[in-house]
Amino acid sequence: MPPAGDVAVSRPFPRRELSGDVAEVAQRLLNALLEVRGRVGRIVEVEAYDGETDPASHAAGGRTARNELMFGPAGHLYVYRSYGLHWCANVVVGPAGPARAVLLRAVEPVAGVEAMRCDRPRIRDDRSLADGPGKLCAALGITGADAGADLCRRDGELRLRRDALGPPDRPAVTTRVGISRAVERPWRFMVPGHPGVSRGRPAGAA
DNA sequence: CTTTGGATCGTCT
DNA sequence: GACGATCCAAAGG
Repeated sequence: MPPAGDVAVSRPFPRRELSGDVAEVAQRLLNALLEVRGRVGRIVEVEAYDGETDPASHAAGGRTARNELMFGPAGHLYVYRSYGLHWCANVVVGPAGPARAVLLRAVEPVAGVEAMRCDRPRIRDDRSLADGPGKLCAALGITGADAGADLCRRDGELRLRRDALGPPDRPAVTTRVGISRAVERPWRFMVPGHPGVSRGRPAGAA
C-alpha cells in the first residue's frame, strides 16, 4: 500500500472545479494535495478572497502590477510577500476577469518532510512546519519565483492534486485572519478537528 | 497557556 | 510615508 498522500495515487485537480463562487471553490480545495518539487502537503485551511467586491482582497483597489495574476485564468499561483518577510500563496479562481483567489493557510506535511525540516531547522514540532500561510511556503519551498505557475498541469514543478480523500462534508468555518476590512465575512474554511490549522485568531472575534 | 514587540520592505496613498 | 492576507522568541500567569 502506498502511504497516504502519495502523489502516485492522485490525479490533477480539475481546472473546471476552480471556477465559480470563491467560497465554494475554497471548500473544494480542502484535503487536496499540493506538490512542490517533491514535497507534498495536504491542504487543511484556506481563505476566500472575492476580488474587487471584497475590501480585504489585494484586488480591492483594482488591477495593479502586484495583483495582476489574480485577474487571470483559474489554476495558477498568485504569490505575494507579507510584511516584507514571508511568502504567501493563493490559487487563482476562475473565470478570468473577477480577481478571485483562495489563500492557502495551512497544509499537513505528507511527503518530503525531511526536506521541510531541513529548510526550517528551528521548528522542533512537525505540526508547526506548515500551519500558517508564510510557514506553508517556507516548508514547501514556494517563493516569488513560482508566481504564475499552472497548478493543473500534469508535468509542472508545482501541482495541485486530488486523491481518494475528498473535501470534508462539513468544513469548519470562521471569519478570516489578520485583516482589518470586511472582517465579518465567514470565509475561512478548515478540515474539522485537524490539529494543523494556523494559530491566527479570526478577525471580528471577541 | 497568553501577550507583546521586533523584524523588514514592496506597494499604494 | 504608512501599512500590512505574518512569524517567532521572550516574558508573564
